[in-house]
Amino acid sequence: MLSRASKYAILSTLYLAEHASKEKKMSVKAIAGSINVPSPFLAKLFQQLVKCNIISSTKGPNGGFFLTEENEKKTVIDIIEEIDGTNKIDDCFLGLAKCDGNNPCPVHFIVEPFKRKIFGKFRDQTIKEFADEVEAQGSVLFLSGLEKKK
Amino acid sequence: MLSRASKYAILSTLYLAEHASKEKKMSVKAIAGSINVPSPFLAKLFQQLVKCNIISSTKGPNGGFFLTEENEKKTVIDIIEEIDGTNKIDDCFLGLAKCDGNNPCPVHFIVEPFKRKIFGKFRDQTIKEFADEVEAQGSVLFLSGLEKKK
DNA sequence: ATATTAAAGGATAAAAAGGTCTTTTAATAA
DNA sequence: TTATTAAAAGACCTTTTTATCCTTTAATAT
Ligand code: FES
Ligand code: FES
Repeated sequence: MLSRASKYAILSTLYLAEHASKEKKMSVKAIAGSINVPSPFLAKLFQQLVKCNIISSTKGPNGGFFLTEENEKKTVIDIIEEIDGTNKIDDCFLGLAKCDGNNPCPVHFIVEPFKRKIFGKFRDQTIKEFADEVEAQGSVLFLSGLEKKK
Repeated sequence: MLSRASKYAILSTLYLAEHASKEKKMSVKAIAGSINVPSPFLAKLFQQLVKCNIISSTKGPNGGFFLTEENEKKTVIDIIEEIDGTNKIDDCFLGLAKCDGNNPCPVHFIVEPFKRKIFGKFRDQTIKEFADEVEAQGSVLFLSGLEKKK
């Protein structure tokens, strides 16, 4: 449904929202380490996210990545569409050309409500709002999935 | 979530359940044409499905693929696990090492109920039951997704 | 028996996804 | 102004997934 690339991008953008700021920028390596993602791969993703204004960066000493107020208004859907080129959340679960109540696949009426819910969340919440919620509910952003948030 | 291969396998097995029988076997080409899938690729998938007793075949004139009563008792999960090697439905939507209520990713509580529902359906309904339901509700099995069932 | 038909088997090929490395550019601290 | 730092850019490499082709085997209709 989502490529690994877009999953990395989502998690690390949320991580930036939580842990970085204009005053405390973070390097790819630091984030890659925290999220447990191959850093050269993440570096490529970050280049793309900077270019399309989802995250920001500066070079040099104390340089790194962070989010501006403008960045914080982007959405998870923006990330997915940028990285995956298209938004595969909308695709039919069984691969039909289009997901459509008039030509439903055998699981359409189970899948469709879920898609509405998650798509709505990804579209209507800004990164900032999403990150705040993540922090409030203590959700995990580490790919290893084993660490505990304190 | 599901590979294209397992989607093809699911759709064509359901198609076999609806349209083929011991008396009226169907060739790969016929099915590939109906479902709109590359036929050499489907042929390979069918070899695998035959080997693990999810579908049946005979060679020669009037040969082809069909389901025995035993085949009809298999489940969609059996297909997925055979073709994809593993069942990725259980995976975390954002890629965490495991999907777990104790270490939930930011969308876990939206995703988890859906996974339970679809996994339950795929595990508890036999192919035969599934296919009957598909027929009753007039669900579509054509990948092109445009044809109308009459 | 023989020709014909359709699946099985096995070897490749093409495309996409995932990941790495090296050089260049820009910011800044000394 | 120079050395250092960290991102940008671009060229590769690897693995996995998807797809094709060709030869062999087995069933059957004649
Ligand atoms: S048609 Fe398959 S999920 Fe909607
Ligand atoms: S932890 Fe991510 S979907 Fe359950």
